[in-house]
Amino acid sequence: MLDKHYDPKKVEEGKYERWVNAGYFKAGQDKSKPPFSLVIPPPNVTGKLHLGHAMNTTYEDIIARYKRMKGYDVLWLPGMDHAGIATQAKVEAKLREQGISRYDLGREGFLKKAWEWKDEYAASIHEQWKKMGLSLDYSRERFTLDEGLSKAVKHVFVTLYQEGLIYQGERITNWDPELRTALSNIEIVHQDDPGDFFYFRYDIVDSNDSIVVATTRPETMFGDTAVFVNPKDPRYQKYIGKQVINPANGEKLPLMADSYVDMKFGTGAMKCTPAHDPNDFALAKKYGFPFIKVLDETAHMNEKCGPYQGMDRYECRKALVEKIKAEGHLIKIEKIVHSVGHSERSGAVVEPMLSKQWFVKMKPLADAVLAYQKTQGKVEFLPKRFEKVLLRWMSNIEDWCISRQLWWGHRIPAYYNKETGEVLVSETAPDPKLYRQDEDVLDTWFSSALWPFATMGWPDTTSPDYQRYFPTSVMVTAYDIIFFWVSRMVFDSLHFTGKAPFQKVIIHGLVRDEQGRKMSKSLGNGIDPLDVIDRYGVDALRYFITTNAAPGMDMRYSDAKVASAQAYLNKIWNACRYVEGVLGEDYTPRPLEKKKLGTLDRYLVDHLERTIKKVGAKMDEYQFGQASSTLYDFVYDDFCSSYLEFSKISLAHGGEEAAVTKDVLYWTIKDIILMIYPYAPFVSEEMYLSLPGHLDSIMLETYPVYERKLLDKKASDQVAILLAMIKDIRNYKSSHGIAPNAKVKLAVSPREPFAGSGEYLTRFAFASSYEIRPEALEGSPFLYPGCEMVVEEDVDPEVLRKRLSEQQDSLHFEIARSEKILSNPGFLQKAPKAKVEAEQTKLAQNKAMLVTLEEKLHSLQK
RNA sequence: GGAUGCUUAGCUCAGCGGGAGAGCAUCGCCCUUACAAGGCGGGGGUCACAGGUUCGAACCCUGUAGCAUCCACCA
Repeated sequence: MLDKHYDPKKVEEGKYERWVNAGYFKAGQDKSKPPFSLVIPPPNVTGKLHLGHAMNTTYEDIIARYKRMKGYDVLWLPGMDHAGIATQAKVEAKLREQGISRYDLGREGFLKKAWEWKDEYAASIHEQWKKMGLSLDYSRERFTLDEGLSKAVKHVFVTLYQEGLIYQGERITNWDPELRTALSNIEIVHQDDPGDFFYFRYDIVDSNDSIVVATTRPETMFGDTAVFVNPKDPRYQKYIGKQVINPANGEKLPLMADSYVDMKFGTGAMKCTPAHDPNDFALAKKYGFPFIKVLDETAHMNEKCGPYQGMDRYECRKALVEKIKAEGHLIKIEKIVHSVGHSERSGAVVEPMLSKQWFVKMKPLADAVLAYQKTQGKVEFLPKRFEKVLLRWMSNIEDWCISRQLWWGHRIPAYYNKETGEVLVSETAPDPKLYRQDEDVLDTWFSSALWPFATMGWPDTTSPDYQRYFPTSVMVTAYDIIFFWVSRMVFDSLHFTGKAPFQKVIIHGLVRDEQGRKMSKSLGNGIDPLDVIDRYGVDALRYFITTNAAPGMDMRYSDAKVASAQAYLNKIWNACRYVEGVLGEDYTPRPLEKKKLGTLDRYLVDHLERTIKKVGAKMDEYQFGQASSTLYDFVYDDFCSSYLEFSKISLAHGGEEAAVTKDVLYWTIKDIILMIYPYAPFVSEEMYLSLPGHLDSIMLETYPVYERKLLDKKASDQVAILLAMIKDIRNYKSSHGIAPNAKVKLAVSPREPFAGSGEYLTRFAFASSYEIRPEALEGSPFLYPGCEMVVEEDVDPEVLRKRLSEQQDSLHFEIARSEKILSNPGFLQKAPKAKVEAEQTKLAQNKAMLVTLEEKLHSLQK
């Protein structure tokens, strides 16, 4: 027997362990079932899981649990990401607190610390997965740095190298001077920062003239090789080909012309620093200038900078500007706000810098994706619009810098001959006496990109899991990770397996705080899922977080809505408790037979079937919000507020009528529990196990099946009239200041909505008397299609007349509306037949009601 | 500069071609034995604005405004 109150803590206790021990989450136990697979987006081992993870994994769990009930052999594969740069930044920060740097520990020692960190956070992530109730197959858990993934990473690297799609090159890359590594474009966060725009005067050699050049980064002037103007610029044409003096170091620079220069920007004259700016780099290549690096890997000035050597870039900037000012070459300093790139992980201002890195040549890989997305089998995005995000990125792609000067990650399988320096790229390490391995590791996303197939045993394509579960069925992820991850999985998978890694990508939004702000550490507005679970239970959190936003839309966290989710679950809980009490110990479920059902049963079953159909359809479309609200309406309106209340009467009748009522109650509550189950597995399991004839777990049940033959529109229409009558009486009492439970005399004419409805009306409207009369009635009337109901009380004729005349107005309005629509030839011709008929029926009913109403008004006026 | 999304009840949001919905808030009445974490009944909306398509538009198209996000550029 269920407890009187739904206590989430009590309900959740012990269930997860039981599920895991019973092996319910394990895939491949019945291979006669069709496979359905998905892999978890591996969380970073950098910290605790937040509400975003809770949302993402709950969607996945709903899908996994739903598909299992629909008869699939579901594999939901868990795992975590080593998150190279993110984790290394965290571990370094922790060491820094102890006054240690990674260089003090050395590579080996540092990696030991990193693995300790990983173990600690992996344990905490496991604990959270358990709390969330995720039905993951732990027997297949993977880690991006494990042996299998490492093998796959090497294989991919070597293959791409051999195919000429990986190369080493000296390029301008984004350099994080704090973590001392190169970054890829998408690891840079641009933000608008205030800054200074310095205008300097450059004297022209052998002339008294000068030109003014503006820059935001004076410290890079030691690396300048030229000044550029636009060839069409009338201000400077006469100086083109001359030389100017660099005010930073007095060196002569050529004054060149190139149409790249924007005449309207700054002074129209631009300094060129080939080693510290990607555009200048391109210009330098074009004109054959040297590349002079002036910064070291920690963004301190190097030996090229004379007296400024050893200074930090900002100290140098300040000192240099002072010097130039003192020498009279500073024209002005303009305050500007400009977009500055910061490292996503360290927050440091990124320095564009020339360095030798490994790159993936993206064009061929991206083109393959673009071509694939034009085929039938393309990866389908839900919602559709997110496909454009992928396509746009793929069409404007630049080569991917994959080497990182870090230690935590997959070490690049490139080896240098100690004597010749020649590069050897190989999956197996050559003799260490002859070769030394490249010091760098790969970008984390290089391994994450292989996740859907490498976790299934690839590159061994004969692996049973790869054969059975790859390609995966769906991928669920937030929109902010489409570039980083989704796109890379797609191109690697297409290239290496010849297949897309998943059929569908289900994109969801982000969870924001109650004010709509992004949750962040600096704002301190993050909400810990464990706190929410503690207060409302995990089922309420799961329900809230997956049903309160349309697909792909952000949502705000709201305590009130989690509480409301809990109240809903409590509602079902109590309905279940009622049914359980009604059924008693010795009830044995019987299948529903339509011919045995009464009108009320037919109405409820009709609505139940329609609900099953719609909820199932929405679940199949991954429209979890719509599925849940369809069920919600049925639970409240049809089941709890109507049928459950009516059942109190039919049960009292006893006999076969009561027995049928029990059957209907049983099947309905069971189907409700089964439909809410993917959202709220813990409380569903508890309720399910309290029902007669249950299996060992709700996890063994099948999803409710829509049965068309149980539909009954006639019964639904009849009961709708009864419901309207009850509501009208309640409203009548409320608006006339009559106590709800005060008795009134009721009569209907010429017949009831359906045989036996009077008893229900009497009870729920608190009637003191109830009669069916064939003749027209005196008193305060309510009109329905095919019948009327009267309250036979002494009512002020004025009040009555007013109410009748309001009703008359509304009928007139309705009739006019119907007539207008039906007199439109276009409507009759083009609208669906059912619509036209429904409108005609409505018009006829309203007209009949109006006739009755006007007779009443007339007799009242006499 | 380019792209995408949003604008619906006091607040937070669903709905996205056939008569405006939910939660919370609000007002009134009820401790009626499943549920007071509740029940019953109400009030509250020219669905941003302007055009267009359609028999019919909150919903489709075009434009405008405001807000948000992403990408690119910024010497």
